[in-house]
Amino acid sequence: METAPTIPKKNSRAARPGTGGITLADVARLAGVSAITVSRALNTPAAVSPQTLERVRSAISRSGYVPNLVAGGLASNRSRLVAALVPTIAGPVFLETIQALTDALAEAGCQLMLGQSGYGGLREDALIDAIVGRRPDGIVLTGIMHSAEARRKLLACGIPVVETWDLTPTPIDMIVGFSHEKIGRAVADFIHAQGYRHPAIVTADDHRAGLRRAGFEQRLRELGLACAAACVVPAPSSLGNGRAGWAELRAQDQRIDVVVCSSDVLAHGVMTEVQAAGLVVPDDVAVMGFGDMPFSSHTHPPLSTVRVDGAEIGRQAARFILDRVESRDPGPKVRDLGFSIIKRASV
Amino acid sequence: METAPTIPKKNSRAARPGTGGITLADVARLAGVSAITVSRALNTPAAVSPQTLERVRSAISRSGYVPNLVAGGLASNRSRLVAALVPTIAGPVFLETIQALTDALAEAGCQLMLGQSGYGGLREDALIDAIVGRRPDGIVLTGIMHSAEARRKLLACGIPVVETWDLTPTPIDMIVGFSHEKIGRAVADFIHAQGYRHPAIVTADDHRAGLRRAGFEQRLRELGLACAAACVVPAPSSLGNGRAGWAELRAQDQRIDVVVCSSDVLAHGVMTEVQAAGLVVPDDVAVMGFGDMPFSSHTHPPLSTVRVDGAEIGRQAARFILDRVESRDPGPKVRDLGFSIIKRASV
DNA sequence: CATCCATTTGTTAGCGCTAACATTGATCAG
DNA sequence: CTGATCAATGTTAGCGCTAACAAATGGATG
Repeated sequence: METAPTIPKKNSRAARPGTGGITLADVARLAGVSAITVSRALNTPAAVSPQTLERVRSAISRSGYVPNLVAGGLASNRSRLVAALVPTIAGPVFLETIQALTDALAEAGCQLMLGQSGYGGLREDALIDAIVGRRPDGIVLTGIMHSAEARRKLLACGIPVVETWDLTPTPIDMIVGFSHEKIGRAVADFIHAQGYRHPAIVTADDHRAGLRRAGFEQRLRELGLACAAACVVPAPSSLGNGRAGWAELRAQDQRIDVVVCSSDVLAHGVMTEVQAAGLVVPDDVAVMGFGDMPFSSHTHPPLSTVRVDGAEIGRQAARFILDRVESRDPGPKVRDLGFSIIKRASV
Repeated sequence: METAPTIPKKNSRAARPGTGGITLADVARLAGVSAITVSRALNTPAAVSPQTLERVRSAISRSGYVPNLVAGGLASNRSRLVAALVPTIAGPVFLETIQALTDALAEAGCQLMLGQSGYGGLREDALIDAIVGRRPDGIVLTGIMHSAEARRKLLACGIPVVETWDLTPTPIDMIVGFSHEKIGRAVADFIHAQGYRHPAIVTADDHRAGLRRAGFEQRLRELGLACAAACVVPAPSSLGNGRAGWAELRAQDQRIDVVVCSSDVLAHGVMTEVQAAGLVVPDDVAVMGFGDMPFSSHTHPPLSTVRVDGAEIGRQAARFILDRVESRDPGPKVRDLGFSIIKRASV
C-alpha cells in the first residue's frame, strides 16, 4: 500500500463541534458504502441496486438517522419549504386553502412556512425578506395586496409565486382564483330575480370585498336599482361586526328587504341581530353571505351564499409550485375556478 | 483487483452553477472587507466599527443582497424556524395560539413552520421526521396526543419541545396550558350553583374534551347529580354537530335543563337548534360552552363559557423556545395559565 | 474480441455561511 | 519602554449534504 497522498496539514485548530447527531457519513460507514450511495438510496432509490438499498435501509433504521434537510437544501438548492402569506389566520376564510395546501405539499415532502402580514400591509416588506432569505421552493400569496416594492422583490428572487383568491390578467407569476367583480354582478342578478328591490350591504373594508361590492352596485344600477344603505366594517369580519352592521343599516333605512354581506360570518351576525330584534329571516329581511363556510348550511335559517372552492385553490397552488420545481409545464398561468350561488332558506 | 493508489488529479471540473444570486462574498468585495465582517455587520452589528458598518450597509442596499438563511442555518446550527404541530387548523380553537406564536417569533426573526397531524395521529410519525429533519429551533405541540414512538424521537433529537393546551407534571420538555379536569369540575360547580339539576353534555371525541368531561361528571357525582344524557360527536366540532347533538339529547331525555358543550362552536350549534325548535335559551334550556371564541359574546343570547388565554399560550411557548435558543433560563417548565368562567345570558 | 451502452458505485468539489482562532494596531498601567 | 489588554478585522476550516463527473462492471452487438 502506497502512502496515501495525505495533504500536509500544519494547522491544528480545534475541530468544529458539529451537532453531535448521526450524519449521512455515519450511515454510509455502517452500510459499507459511500455517502453518495446513501443519499441516492434516500432520494432516488431506483438508482441503487436492491441489495445495496436493503443494506442502506437497515443501516438507517439501526442508527435512527434523520436526514438533515437544511444541508440537503443548501447543496441541492431545493429547500422543500413553501411559504404561504396570509393577512391573518384568525379569520376562517383562508383556512380551507391553507389546509389543502399543507396537505398537498406534505404529500410531496414539502413543508409549509406560514407568514402573517396583517391587513395593514406594513410588515409585508420585512416579512418578504424573511421569507425569501429562506429560499423556499415557492411562495403562495393568499388574500394579500402587495406593494410595488414587494412585487419587485418577489419577481427578482426567481422563486415561483402563486397569487390566490383573485384574478388578474397580469399576475406576478401564476394565479388561481375567481373574479370578485363577476360575483358581485351575479349576486345582484340573483337577488333581483328573487324579487328584492331594496338591497343593502354590509362589507369588510378589504380590497377583494370592495371589488365584489363595486360589481354588485354596478349591476344593480343596470337593473334600475340602487343600494338602500351600506355599512363598512373593519376586516377581519366577525359575528359582532355583522350584528353592529345590521343595527346601523336599520337606522339608515327601514325599507331594506335584503342584506348582502361580504362574508358568511358577517351574514350570520346580521341574521343574529335581525332575529334578536324579533324579526324573521327571510320574511322581514333576507340575508345573503359569501364563502359558503362549513357552518353556513347549519345556521337557522340556512344561509344563502356564494360558494368558491377554497380547498381547490390550495391544491392548484401546490400543483403550480410542484410542477415548476420539478420542471414540468404548469400550463396556463391564470386559473379561474369560478363560483356558484347557493340558494338556501335565508333568501 | 488491485487498485492504483488513486493519484489526486488536479482536474478542473465544471464549477457548480450556484444560484446565480448575490452572495455574502459579493457584498464583501463591494464593501472592501472580508466575508466575516459582513456576516458580523448583519448578526452582531455591535462588533463592527460604525464606519465599516456604514460601508457594509451601503453595499448591501446597493446590491439588493438577501442573506441565505439556509446556509447560515447550516453553519450556525440555528435554523430560525420553529415548528408548530396542530391536529388541524380548520377548527377555530388553536388559531389564536398560532397567531400569537407566529407574531412573537417573527419579532425574534423566527418563522413558523406549520404541520397538521390530523386527529387520527396516523401521519404524526412521518410528520415528525419531516420536521426534525429541518432542525427547527423549537417544536410546539398544540392539542396533540403523541405516540410513545413520537415522544422518543422528539426527546432524542435534542430540540426544545413545548406542549400546549394541557398540563402534566411530566412533560416531554416544557408545557404551558391548564388543567382540563379542573375546568370540568369548575363547570359542574358553576351550573349546580345556578340551580340546574338535569345537565347533559355534547362533547367532541377528543382527548382533552374527554378530560374535561371526566372532571365534570366526577364533580357532578360528588354534588349528588348525574348527567341526564350525553352525546359524543366527531372532532373537529362544528355548528352542525352541535345542532345534531341537541336533537339527539332531546330525544334521550326531555327534562334536560342545561347543556354543557366541549366548545363554543358546539354550544352555538346547540343554541341554534334549541331556538329552531321554538324553545328559548336559557328559559327552556341553558347552554354552556368552552373557549370564549371571539363570536361567543355576540351570539343571541351571549354565550356563557370558560375562558382560557389561547394567545398567552402562544406567547409563552415562544418565550420558552427563545429562552432556550439564546441559552437563558426559561424558568419553571410547567406553566398553568388557569381559566375563568364567563357568565353571560345563555345560562 | 473490441466496442458500445446501461447500470451501479465512487471521487471531488463545492452550496453560502459562521465558529474558532489569529492577527493587527491602539491604549495604558507600571 | 514592556507587556497586558482590548477592539476590530481577518484566515481557515468546516456545517452535512448533493451535483457533476469518473470509473468499474456486465452484458449485448457486429
